[in-house]
Amino acid sequence: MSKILLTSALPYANGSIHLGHMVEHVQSDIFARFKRSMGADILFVCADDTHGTAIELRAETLGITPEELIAAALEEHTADFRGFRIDFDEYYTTHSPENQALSAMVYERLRDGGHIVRRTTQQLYSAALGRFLSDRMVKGTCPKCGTADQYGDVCESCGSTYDPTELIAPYDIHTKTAPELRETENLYVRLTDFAPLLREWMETGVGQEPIRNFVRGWLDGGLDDWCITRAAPYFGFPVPGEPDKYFYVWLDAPIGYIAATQHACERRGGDWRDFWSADADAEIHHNIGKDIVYFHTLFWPAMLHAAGLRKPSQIHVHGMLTVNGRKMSKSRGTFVNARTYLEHLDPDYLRYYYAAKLGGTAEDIDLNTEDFVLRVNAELVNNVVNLCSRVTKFCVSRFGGHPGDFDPADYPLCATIAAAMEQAKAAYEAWDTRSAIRAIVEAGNEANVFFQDAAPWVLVKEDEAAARRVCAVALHAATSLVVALAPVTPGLADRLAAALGVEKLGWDATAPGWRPPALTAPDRLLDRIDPAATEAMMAASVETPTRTDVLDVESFSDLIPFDTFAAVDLRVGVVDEAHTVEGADKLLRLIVHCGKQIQVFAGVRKAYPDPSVLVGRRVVVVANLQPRKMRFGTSEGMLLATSGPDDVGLQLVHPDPSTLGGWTVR
RNA sequence: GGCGAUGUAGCUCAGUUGGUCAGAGCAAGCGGCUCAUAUCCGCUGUGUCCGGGGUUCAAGUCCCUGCAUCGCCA
Repeated sequence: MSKILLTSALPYANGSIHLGHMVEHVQSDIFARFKRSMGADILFVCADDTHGTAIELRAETLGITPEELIAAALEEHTADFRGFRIDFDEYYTTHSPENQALSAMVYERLRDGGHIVRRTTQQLYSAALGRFLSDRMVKGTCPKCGTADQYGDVCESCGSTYDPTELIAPYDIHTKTAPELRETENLYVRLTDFAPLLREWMETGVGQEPIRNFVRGWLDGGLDDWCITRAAPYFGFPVPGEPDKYFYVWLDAPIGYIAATQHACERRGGDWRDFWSADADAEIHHNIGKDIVYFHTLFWPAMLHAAGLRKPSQIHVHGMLTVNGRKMSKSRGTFVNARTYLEHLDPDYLRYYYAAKLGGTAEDIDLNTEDFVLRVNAELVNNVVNLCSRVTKFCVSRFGGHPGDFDPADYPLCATIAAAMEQAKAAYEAWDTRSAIRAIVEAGNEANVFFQDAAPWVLVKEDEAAARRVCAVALHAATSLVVALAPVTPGLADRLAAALGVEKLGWDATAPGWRPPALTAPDRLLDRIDPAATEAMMAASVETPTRTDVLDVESFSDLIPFDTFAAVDLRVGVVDEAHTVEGADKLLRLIVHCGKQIQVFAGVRKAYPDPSVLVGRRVVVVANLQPRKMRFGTSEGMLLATSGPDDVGLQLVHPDPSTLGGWTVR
């Protein structure tokens, strides 16, 4: 049997692992676990992607070195993946000696093969930063439509793309100073050299059909040269023989797949060339998101070919994750970090939900939090887990853990289970976990019907032997279902394995003749999801702006003398009542006690759709304002409230609850 | 703007090469069981298959077009 190498895309070290990343890693892990369960020799590797300007600048802001930043990220990422039970054989880093040596080798072979060209261009240079500016480090006015404050690559307003040097009145986003045009020399890979080769490789069936269409489009449209260097300063690997030049992060990142393989092989014994050399007898599978297809279907195989290495066997492309139907968003609380999830929920839930949705296509999938709870509870817990629970407990309590023997030919359910096992295997093989889950859940349904109809709790009174046989069949079914689910829900599988008295559940346990060595009644195999837990998780994901997020204000109001300020009598008020106002969609009517009870109208309804939440809270009242008659009544004061541009973040100012109504505010 | 994807019951989705294809699960209502994690089983509705054209004896299923949503644009 040939070896298999499986990779997940390398997460960037400049951020935390979130539920979007987990789609891919869960998908890869399911495939790896499935292949291992079938006895395949599979090596599953990944690594942190650690280079580039973004990491360098962020480290600088934090006052640490890039090395310290990526070390912290590596620790955090590996802990998160462990929490989700992603079982990598190797999780490495692109900032490694192996990767540096391999990157140099790939480059030198590209160069010696005559695929590198040298070119001098004009680029924007920030004297203040002492560096050239990448597309995203510069903003200016769009040359096509005149919209201000657009990035250097694309205008968000009119959608046109351009070179950063075309921007009108450009400025660098860090220092807000105007950059200058400066000549710079960079190295480019002439991709057109590889076009026929790429076409041929792709037509061997790489990627799903729609993905191949995509790539054909790129190939037909002609390939531009690819710039592989960046000028110093840059956090990355220096280019051999080229002072002040560094490899662009996208050159050494995929080579990180090889470096991770090498590191794994050195630790476990073996040779990375058994996977990567041109004549290697191995399969290489990359799992990636559709946002990085370009790099993996054009640059990467071209680099490999030029380096005298083999090309990937297969690229699996998955879609993006949306949460509740929309792109993940920090302010909406739908940008959920892996760590936050793990603090509230069992990883098997999300693994199951993703598996139930992924069909091996590049379609986006949606994490609908309501559907998530309903579906996991109904299909996984009520159906499969409860079946395991009822059957094992019945076997233990009535038959001392020893149900009888049976002839599978007597029970149609056995054929159903066997068929479901085969369907699940075929589906896992094709990365169609959705079909695997469907087959398993349908079989679970039939197993429940069988157990219900056979009713061993009644049968046992008249024919104990028959009841034992029924239970043995049901136990065989329950065990088989969990074996088939094991790549998806390893935690559940481990807990059932413990109840059956085995170390690990494998496909051998799906044979009708298999009996558990030591059956005991399991405790909770997997609890139903409490909807409150998902709500708490989402609430914990709403980003609170940090102190460093500040707004630049160009001009303040005119200066006032101290006396003008002192004339304002500010008091702490306690909200006694809060009501919406009929006919005014912006106003709330509040009864506030600030030493005396007054009525105030405040235009903050937008921020408090349910004003009753305000009752009992402290507010700041302008207590000596002349009463003002409004259409809805008299307002006897004003409340202080904060807001950004366009009423973003509108909310009342709330003093600490330890303050008393009537206290002064100065 | 260019390229691409998706659009089937309230929700999540199945529907192979055009011919009982209008389906499943969940949710809702009613009934039953009690071994089981208030779980399980049975019964009961629902749909301009996004709109509009076309090809065909026959179209969710093929072609054209429009709309909506989403992704990518190195």
